[in-house]
Amino acid sequence: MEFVDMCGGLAQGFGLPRSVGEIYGLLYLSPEPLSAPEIGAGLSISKGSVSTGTRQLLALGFIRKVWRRDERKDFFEAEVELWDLMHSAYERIVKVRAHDAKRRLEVVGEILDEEKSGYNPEEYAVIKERLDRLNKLRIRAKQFMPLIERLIK
Amino acid sequence: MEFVDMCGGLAQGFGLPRSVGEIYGLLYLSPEPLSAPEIGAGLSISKGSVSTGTRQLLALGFIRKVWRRDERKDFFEAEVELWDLMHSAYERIVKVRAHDAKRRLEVVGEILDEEKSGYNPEEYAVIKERLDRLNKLRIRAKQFMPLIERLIK
DNA sequence: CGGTTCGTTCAATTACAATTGAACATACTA
DNA sequence: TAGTATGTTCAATTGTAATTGAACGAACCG
Repeated sequence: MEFVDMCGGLAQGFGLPRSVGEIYGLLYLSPEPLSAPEIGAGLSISKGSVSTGTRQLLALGFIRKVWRRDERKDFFEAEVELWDLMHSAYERIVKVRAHDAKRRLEVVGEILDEEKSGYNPEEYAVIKERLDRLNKLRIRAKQFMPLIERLIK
Repeated sequence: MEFVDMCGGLAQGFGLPRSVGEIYGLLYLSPEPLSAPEIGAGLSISKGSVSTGTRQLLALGFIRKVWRRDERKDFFEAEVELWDLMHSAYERIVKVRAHDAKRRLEVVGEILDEEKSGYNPEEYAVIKERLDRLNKLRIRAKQFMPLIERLIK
């Protein structure tokens, strides 16, 4: 199905396995929750892939487990409030990345100072300036984050 | 080098080969432009990788070719105005993606209507509603684009 | 109890993308 | 002109991540 394929491509864009996106796409357009075997049959993928794929989607909050009385199987349905999902994804991914970037730049700066004696003064100055430039960029990006957050909410 | 490694990781985050990020990182901190053989030696990668990597970076505008008189070799230097680069990358990537998303959703809608007779009315209504929901999300995201653009400029 | 279905795990396989390196083309040099 | 250095291309290799499927445990059923 066209839509499922589109979701697969989207997932890849975010660094997730294609099959994960496909599972979400199938569930998103399904009027009823689907069981794991149904998902496997619908997408022609193995039990194992369904199991790992649904686990990832559950962890990300993109799907939910649904229990039906008198049914032993697990059923899954898509979380359709994508806006909320994107918001929480923003929190997790962007904020964490920003923090990591800060720390790594600090580490690089420290290493540079340790090795300062290995460079001649002009070289050192250039490298220092470039690192400063990156930090300015980082701070500038950081300043927009609260603005964007307010827009998103 | 720590910094080069960091750039490699960043590149991977954007779906580019690690080596491409590493080349940029090396050039970014280099006080002088570097030749292709120097890049290869500095990163321990092959001529071929340097060639394809620099080609990609040139196409993206992240590096520039520099010619030195009396030198036959190509030299490369990093574009250090990263903010501008990010701005143009935004234009190319985000806008194109937004347009693609619009078109693909339209295609899915058309296919659904063609196959309308294959679904019972409730099913059809649910699927239609889900697609509408996605379109609303898309439009909502689109509305923020001009705002973000203004912030970036 | 066996037998069946379902879900998970994990080692083996497969598929894909990055990387290499050999072959080639170009330009300079003696 | 032959010889050397440089850059590109592309088929083959390598490395990495996704996928499979067999083995297992758990829950149900006759």
